[in-house]
Amino acid sequence: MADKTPELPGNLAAAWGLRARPGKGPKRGLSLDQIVKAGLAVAAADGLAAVSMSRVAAELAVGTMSLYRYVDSKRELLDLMVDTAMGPPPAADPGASWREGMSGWASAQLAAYRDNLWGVQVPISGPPATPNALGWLELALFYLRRTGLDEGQKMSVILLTSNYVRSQATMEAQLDTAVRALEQSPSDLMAGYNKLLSSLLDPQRFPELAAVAASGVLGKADDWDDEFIFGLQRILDGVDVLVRSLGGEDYRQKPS
Amino acid sequence: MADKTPELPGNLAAAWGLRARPGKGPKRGLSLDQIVKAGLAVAAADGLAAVSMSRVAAELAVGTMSLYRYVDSKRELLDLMVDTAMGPPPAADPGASWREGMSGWASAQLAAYRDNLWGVQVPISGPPATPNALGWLELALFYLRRTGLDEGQKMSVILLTSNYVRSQATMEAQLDTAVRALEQSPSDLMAGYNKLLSSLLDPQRFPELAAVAASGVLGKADDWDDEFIFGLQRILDGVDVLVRSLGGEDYRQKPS
DNA sequence: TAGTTCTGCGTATAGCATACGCGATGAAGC
DNA sequence: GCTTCATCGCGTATGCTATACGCAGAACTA
Repeated sequence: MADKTPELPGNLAAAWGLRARPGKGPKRGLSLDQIVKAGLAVAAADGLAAVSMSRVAAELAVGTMSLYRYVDSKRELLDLMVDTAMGPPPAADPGASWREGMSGWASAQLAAYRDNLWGVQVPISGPPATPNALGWLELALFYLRRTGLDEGQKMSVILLTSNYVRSQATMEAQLDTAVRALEQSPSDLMAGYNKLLSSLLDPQRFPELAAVAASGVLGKADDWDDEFIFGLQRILDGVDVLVRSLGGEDYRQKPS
Repeated sequence: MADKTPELPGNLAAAWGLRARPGKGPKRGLSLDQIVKAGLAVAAADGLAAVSMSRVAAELAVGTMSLYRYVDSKRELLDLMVDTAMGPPPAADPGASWREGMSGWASAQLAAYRDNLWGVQVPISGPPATPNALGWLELALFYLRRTGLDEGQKMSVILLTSNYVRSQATMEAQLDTAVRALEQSPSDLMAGYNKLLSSLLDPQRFPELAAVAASGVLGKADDWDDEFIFGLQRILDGVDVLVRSLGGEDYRQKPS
């Protein structure tokens, strides 16, 4: 941690505990940590849409405007909430192959998202810079350390993987939201989608899609884990092709 | 197009031109098409945040509440705008290998996103069901028709690829937004990010990341096309592993 | 012609984020 | 200990947003 910190955006200063502490004035009745936790409780109970400043304040039995003594904006609060929700990464497994490591990494990150599905609805503020986000990044780099990929390639692989995990979580969140809103089961929803497609589709214009719809595959609610693993394996297979072509030092990965 | 259409959600009924037309009453002063186009003009000029019902109405010199005669909600208008913005897919190339086809498909979709970067900020409403979205899906299925993948696998590959394209577009949109907001060039922004990381990072806690930061790779604004192609190649390589393992009929794809 | 449906849109409502500023609190400085 | 200063909590105000409601008029149907 460098001694001289350039002027940080408010969200990062807060996330890293680098906000200047007041020298005088009345004692604070709240802490940033309390506010973030209250926000998390609201999101967990009623979803992201319920997280308003007034709602969070009500959760703490304080006035809405008090919160602005601790966070610059609601945007900042959301950033802090997301970083807290994702938590620190799991411990590194030094004996894992790059593939095992990245596979476990992706699964762990998906698990964190699943515990906080509201989180994927928070627009991303910028490149990873908060403590936990950097922790996850560090872990992924650890697993890629012996692949022979250069720094830029490693970052790109991590970006690809983490975007994949996030998109998976987003789809899960969306189905979850629809399930709650419409009070239908996932399979009922997908069956409805299949039926709707079948009715909309002109087989002359959409022959391939009509065949897919007729196959019934769209009408089933996929097991999310199967879906996730399928896509992840494709990605890891593709990265494997590159790693092998580079003659990376890590030869212990298993073929798909 | 089936004769008996089950009751459709409003956005789909509108998108497919299946809204019941009024039999009597005064002549309409607007059309849905006009409203969508006005929304697109606002988004293109000032970004998604500027697209309010009152702003779209002002663009058309009508009262805000008139719009609700044509769309059920702002959400519906956004769905229509996105489908219109993405437009129909390019023409199918019957002579292309699955890989060439999917590669071109992904690039074309990214190009459409790039023309309408605001679009990635619109939360997805559900599985693809609007006319153009189904058109793109149909094209991707066409390219995968001889891979030996089953219907479910084909859908999963398309999902993986389209989510990848969307995440790429999202990152580009975010950088674009930051560039405009902060009035800095992409390289200045990334240099600032690298500097910020360097100052935040404790090399004991984040050794791998510190090395990446020291390498300078983070401080450069990547060429987005290079970034996109890198990730796409990984995905296509991975899918290729699967296609080869299935002994698909399409053997004309080129190795990476 | 009468009845019905639809149009455009003004008014109202509820909700939201946050600027501003007041009175009180408590630390720093002398 | 007293004074000054910075900060606290939060009431009030502002501006923006989406959309419900209902009126007067237009246009179609029987």
